[in-house]
Amino acid sequence: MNYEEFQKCGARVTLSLLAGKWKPLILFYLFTGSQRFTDLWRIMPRVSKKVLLEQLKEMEEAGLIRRVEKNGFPPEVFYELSEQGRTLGPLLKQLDEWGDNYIQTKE
Amino acid sequence: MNYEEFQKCGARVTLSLLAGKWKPLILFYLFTGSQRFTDLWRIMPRVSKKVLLEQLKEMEEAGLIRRVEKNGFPPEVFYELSEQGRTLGPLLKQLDEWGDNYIQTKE
DNA sequence: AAAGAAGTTCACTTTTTGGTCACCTATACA
DNA sequence: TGTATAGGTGACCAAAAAGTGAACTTCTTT
Repeated sequence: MNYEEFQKCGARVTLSLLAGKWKPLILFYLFTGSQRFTDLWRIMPRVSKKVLLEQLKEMEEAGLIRRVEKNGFPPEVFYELSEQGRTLGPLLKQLDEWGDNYIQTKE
Repeated sequence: MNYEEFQKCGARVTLSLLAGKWKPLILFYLFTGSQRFTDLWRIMPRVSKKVLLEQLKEMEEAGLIRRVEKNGFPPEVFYELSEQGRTLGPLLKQLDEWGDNYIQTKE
């Protein structure tokens, strides 16, 4: 495998999709169900609306999540996992388990 | 899960260990066997020795790889997977497969 | 002595990412 | 009329990550 091949390799692509500072956390929340923008923001007090929005937009463009407008009043926007995003479930689980195991062997 | 819990969660930890720009590639090479520093560098022409060294050092501190000196002449340094590092195998495989699948559905 | 190899370090710059803060839009309701 | 609410933008700044290029060390060969 050379550099070019590596850039296109699956592992590289997957990691780049998950690489944002808040993306894994957002995904975890979305796995518990569709979330209103403001609620997501309230759960993550250290993230500004702008940054949260950036992460959401990138994941939406990547096809991992969907943006759903409900135009009542006040207008609400929900974010939810796409089918594609939902397939990340087992992967996130394995990442989580490996990490937990790693933490334990380090103690 | 709140912010603090998230920082310690397994998935977060795992992703941070794999987050370096060249780390996954290095790991892939090391899975094919122990590698001399200079050889690793030759395979990755776009990485400066300094950056490669940084990535290796970080992975060594994380316990994923081991640095082995052979002091003949010229002195050689080999890098190889630790037992801990070797357990990343299935995870990398799954990251890779998910990514390949993702790429296909995007085309 | 001089040159060269392998691994490493240092000083410095560029790029990317994340961050704050103020402001905009549309609408409901007091 | 004015204010609140939900979602979103733009200007600007700070920190982190990655990159460059030179130089150092140790020992061997010429």
